[in-house]
Amino acid sequence: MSFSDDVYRIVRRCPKGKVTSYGAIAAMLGKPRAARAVGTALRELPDDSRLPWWRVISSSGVISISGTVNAKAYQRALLEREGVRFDRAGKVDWEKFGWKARRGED
DNA sequence: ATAATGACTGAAT
DNA sequence: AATTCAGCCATTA
Repeated sequence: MSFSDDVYRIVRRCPKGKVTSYGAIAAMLGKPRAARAVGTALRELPDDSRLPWWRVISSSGVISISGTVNAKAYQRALLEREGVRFDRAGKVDWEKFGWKARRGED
């Protein structure tokens, strides 16, 4: 096992139409300060990965993927396709789309 | 073992 | 609301 595997295990549970943050995932792993490392884990994902990596955004509610502007547009498109809405500032409302993981369920 | 590198964050400006 | 910044951490060189 590895830290990355642990991260993937969490991300895989994030339901369609919902989003979570790097820090939240780190917290779920018992390492509330490892948000940055979570990003490192997602960075290793192959392009053909089936993991819903696009449902992971920054705690501020904005897309935080690296690379070109296209990458951000792509992630946003994937989310909007699932019903996630962005406000004028390009931010997601945690109240409406934040994934609230409940114990014993997805 | 050391140092550099970010898909991070919260606080301060 | 927009920037800047120091602290954090798994990876990688």
